[in-house]
Amino acid sequence: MSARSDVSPLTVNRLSIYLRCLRMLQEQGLRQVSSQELGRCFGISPALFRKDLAHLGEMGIRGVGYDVDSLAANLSRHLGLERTHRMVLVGAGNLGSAVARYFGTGDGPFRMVAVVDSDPEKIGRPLGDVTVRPREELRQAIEKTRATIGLLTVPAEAAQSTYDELVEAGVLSVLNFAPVHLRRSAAVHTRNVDLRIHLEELAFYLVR
Amino acid sequence: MSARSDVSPLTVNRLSIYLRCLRMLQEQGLRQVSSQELGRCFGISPALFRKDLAHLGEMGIRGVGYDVDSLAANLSRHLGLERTHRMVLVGAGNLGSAVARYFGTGDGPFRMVAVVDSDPEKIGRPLGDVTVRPREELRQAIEKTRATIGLLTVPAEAAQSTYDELVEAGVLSVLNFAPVHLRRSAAVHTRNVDLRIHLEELAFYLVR
DNA sequence: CCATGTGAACAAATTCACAGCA
DNA sequence: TGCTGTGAATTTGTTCACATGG
Repeated sequence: MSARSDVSPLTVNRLSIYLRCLRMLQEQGLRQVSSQELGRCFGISPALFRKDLAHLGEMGIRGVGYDVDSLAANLSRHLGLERTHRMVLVGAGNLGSAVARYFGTGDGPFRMVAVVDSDPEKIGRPLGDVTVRPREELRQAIEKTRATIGLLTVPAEAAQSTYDELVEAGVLSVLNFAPVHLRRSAAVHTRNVDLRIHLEELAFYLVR
Repeated sequence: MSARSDVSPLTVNRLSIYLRCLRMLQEQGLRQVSSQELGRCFGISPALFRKDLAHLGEMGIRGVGYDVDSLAANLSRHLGLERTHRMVLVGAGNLGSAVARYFGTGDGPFRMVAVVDSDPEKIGRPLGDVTVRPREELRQAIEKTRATIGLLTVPAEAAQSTYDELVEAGVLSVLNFAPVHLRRSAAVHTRNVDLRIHLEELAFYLVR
């Protein structure tokens, strides 16, 4: 077991996938599972699965495998899904609205606590659990709700300045949906979700 | 210059990013650029940039740098963005609708040619450039439009069977938005866009 | 000269293979 | 015995450093 910051992003990404797989197995009523079986089912190498888990301490029983329930609980705890994460969304356009509605009812570990938009038309509209507020109130909304995650669904041109403002206002991570390469703050974990890049990757393999 | 299939996915992903950066530079009226400058601007190592480009052949001028326009054109060609890619979308819910509208007017290289949904309520509604058709017509829609890319925006439960059907019907790549780990066909390039996994990654680093 | 293109050095990630424990 | 946990080997990806050529 080592410090969080030296667990590689690739590993963290897989931990999240493992948890999802385990939940499927839980639903099927399975109680024990070996790295072998998990690997077979989900196309993951058994050794890699064990290595990844090693970052979180010893989780299995030698000669037997893993207890599905307790492993899922452990992963969930290590991924920080026990606590509630408050999110603020900037930009209630097509994509922004879809994302906000995706978190519709606030029961999961990720809760949308504020949505802001610069379009006066949109202000006051209900979206998921909240009401769209004016863009100018972003900072104050973050301070008031103590949101830790920012979701960036603004047009490309506005992405960098909005990102900077989110960072300034004290958000700890940002999920950026705008199709731009952000100049990122070192202190803030940032992930990009970029439709066009994914499509262009696919297109690459379609040539010829 | 080597075969497409042995260009690593990481490289392809970056090629797509490079193209975006080059387009920004084009808009700024820049005609020449060195790997050094590009690296400085976009946080990419100059050597890596050159290595990545090497997969596509010699693109630069020694002692000078790269011609922004011709490099952009070359990248665009190699990424397969000269041709039009026909996409079919399955599942016109919140996210599906947002994605369909994102490709609203069909002028880019990616064109939405069909949308199907199983909800009778939604059938017949206009969405972007097309009209929502019944889910049963998926196969025939793919055959008729000769769509090569499938976008999967159905609920998790339906994802695997829909994926299989897309593959069966002859789609060559799939972009999966459903929060499941698909059992993938070897012949079909598949990418996942998974909001929850991204959020869980961010959450991991928020623990403590 | 100067920046590309590239083989050689290095680093990271994954797989192998086996010791150690239930 | 059987599967985990892990060091060692391998593969993959990145950076270095320099020869090459405009």
